[in-house]
Amino acid sequence: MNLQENLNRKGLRLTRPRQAVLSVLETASIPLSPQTIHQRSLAAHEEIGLVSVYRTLELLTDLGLVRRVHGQDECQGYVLASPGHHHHMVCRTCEAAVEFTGIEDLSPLMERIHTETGFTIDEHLLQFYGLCPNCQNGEKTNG
Amino acid sequence: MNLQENLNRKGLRLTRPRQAVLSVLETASIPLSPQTIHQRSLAAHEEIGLVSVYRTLELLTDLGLVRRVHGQDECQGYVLASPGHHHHMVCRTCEAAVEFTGIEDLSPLMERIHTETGFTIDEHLLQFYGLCPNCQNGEKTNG
DNA sequence: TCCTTATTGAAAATCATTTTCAATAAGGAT
DNA sequence: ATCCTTATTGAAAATGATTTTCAATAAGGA
Repeated sequence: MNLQENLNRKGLRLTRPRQAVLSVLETASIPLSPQTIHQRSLAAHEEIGLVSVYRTLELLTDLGLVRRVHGQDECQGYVLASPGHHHHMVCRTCEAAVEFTGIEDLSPLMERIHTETGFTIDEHLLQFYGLCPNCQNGEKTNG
Repeated sequence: MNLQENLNRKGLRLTRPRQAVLSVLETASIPLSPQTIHQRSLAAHEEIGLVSVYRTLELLTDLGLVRRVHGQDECQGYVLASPGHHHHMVCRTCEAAVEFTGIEDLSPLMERIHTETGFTIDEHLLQFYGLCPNCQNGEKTNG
């Protein structure tokens, strides 16, 4: 089932502004703010209001097509979400973000926390920060 | 070395507003927003401007005494940071947050990510969401 | 092609955060 | 205990992000 059908079944419509936001996200390798998405849409000659970017991001997030990620300090970046993959590795220097798959390795930790705290666990937020292969080389000559 | 000395050595001062913010955070079991901290300070008859709450949180964060945490959706909660403990387990229902210790269990996952992506990893953000023991019982009668 | 209504964009409203700046108070020195 | 320097404060203004409002538009089923 493609996106068009997916939306239509819910009484929603696939519009140019929505396609524009998706299109921008598809070509991005780092989490983008609503402002940045807006600017890139305009740069691509896709007329769209900033308001619609916000609304579209909310919609796409609800549909699970887009995921919100947090910087170490600020918030509010959006990336395309590959279904089932919920975690990001973010480069401190160039902000490149890659999703990585599989959380099976977290199970022992979750077990332990459950035992120690009595909390049940059904969601988590996990992001790693470091240097991507490019920036590992370039760092010294970064200026 | 206590906080007073710690600040004075840096030419900083331990003021009532700063004590007020710390005091509020010390009695909190969930991450608090600047607004909430402000309200609770006033409620405790500690006059303080919202502006000073923001400034104090920034200072305390820089000093490593306070840690910023992110909700699943919104951002911007602050909790007292026990040195070396960087992770939180947050209750979906009552928002109770407990820190948990030790990340040694994450090593295999970090190894794998490093191998798969080539990124070096030197920081991470990890939070779990679920139900605290209390809310596991009360959930059905929550209304 | 028509019709219903989901969606849009501009402007206004709202809300969080930062900056400015004169007044205050912390704490070392006397 | 008092003085003096200057870090800190709070109110107001400035800034910036996000949400709401609402009339106009356009998607897509009939």
